[in-house]
Amino acid sequence: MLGRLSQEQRAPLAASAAAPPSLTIGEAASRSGVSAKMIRHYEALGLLAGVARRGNGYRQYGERDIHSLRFIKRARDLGFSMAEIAELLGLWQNRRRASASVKRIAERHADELARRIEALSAMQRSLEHLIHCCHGDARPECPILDDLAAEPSQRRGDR
Amino acid sequence: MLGRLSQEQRAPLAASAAAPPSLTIGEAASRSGVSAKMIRHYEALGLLAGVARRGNGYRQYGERDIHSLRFIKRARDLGFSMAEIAELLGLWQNRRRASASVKRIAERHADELARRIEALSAMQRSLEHLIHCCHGDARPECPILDDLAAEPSQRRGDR
DNA sequence: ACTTGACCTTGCCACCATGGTAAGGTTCAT
DNA sequence: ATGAACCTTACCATGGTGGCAAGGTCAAGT
Repeated sequence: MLGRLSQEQRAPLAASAAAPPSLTIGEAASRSGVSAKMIRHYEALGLLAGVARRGNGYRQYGERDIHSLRFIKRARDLGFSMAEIAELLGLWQNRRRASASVKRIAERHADELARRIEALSAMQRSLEHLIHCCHGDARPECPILDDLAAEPSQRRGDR
Repeated sequence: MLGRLSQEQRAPLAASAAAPPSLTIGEAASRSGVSAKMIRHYEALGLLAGVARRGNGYRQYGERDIHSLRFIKRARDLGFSMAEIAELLGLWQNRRRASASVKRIAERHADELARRIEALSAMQRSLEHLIHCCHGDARPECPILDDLAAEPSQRRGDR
């Protein structure tokens, strides 16, 4: 069901040696795990330095681009924002970086994660309490609605 | 610095009795904790039944609207989506509701919260591990960047 | 009567990362 | 030649919120 799987023929010279095999965006997508859509988006954001084009306008990617894309994907999976990823990519490509710079970004992000987790956990605690108090039967009385409708001052500790 | 604070004069009849004092959107905003912007937005979403207007086109709000707005705000603070809040408002206003319906919505949302917390926690665990491994000094060697750049298969357990 | 300033109105744009869709060009296999 | 699978660009949608612009309204002070 998969048509036109291998496009190696398009880079006829020295495909077996170290020369980059020149992948299309679809191949880059499947090898990096980043959708073609997002690859174009990252390019528009300036995260991928000048992508070469074939004569027909198709983008062509080499191994180093695939590595960058995987880098981006991993960073996204860890929840880094695009702005942070841009910073990280810069440091990655800078051989004279200080690991302290990287660590600082990571710690900032870890703090942010902790903040978000705590915010969600606070919601969860309140909600679990309300759920626990609700009979959940056919009767209309419902502590959950009562809480939502209550004056803020009358509300339970909110823990 | 606050001008025109009290607009009670605009509802001259029976302001002291039980008649709704007819608040402007700004007053409704400050009493409910919902911004004027968002009040209009919720109206556009259909969450607030027909808001009356004065002759000049200004929206006017009564106590029951303030209660609805506070209900919405509390639900938002608990992380419910607008669609869920629409459901909850419907149940709140339905005297023949079954508390089970409310509880079901709350449980669904609690599950969603748990999912989001777990996703963030997984990121946090991986990130904390990497941070722990990074010296964070002036040298360029950095396990964080190494992880981001690594083949997915070579990556640590990801726990 | 005029000005000022605080408020109201509508409407549009931006965020952020991603997906969808449309309309069209290219390549390859049948 | 036809069709399938791919590529291109460009626009719209998401969700909840904020910001800004351009204009109307109202009360108070000059």
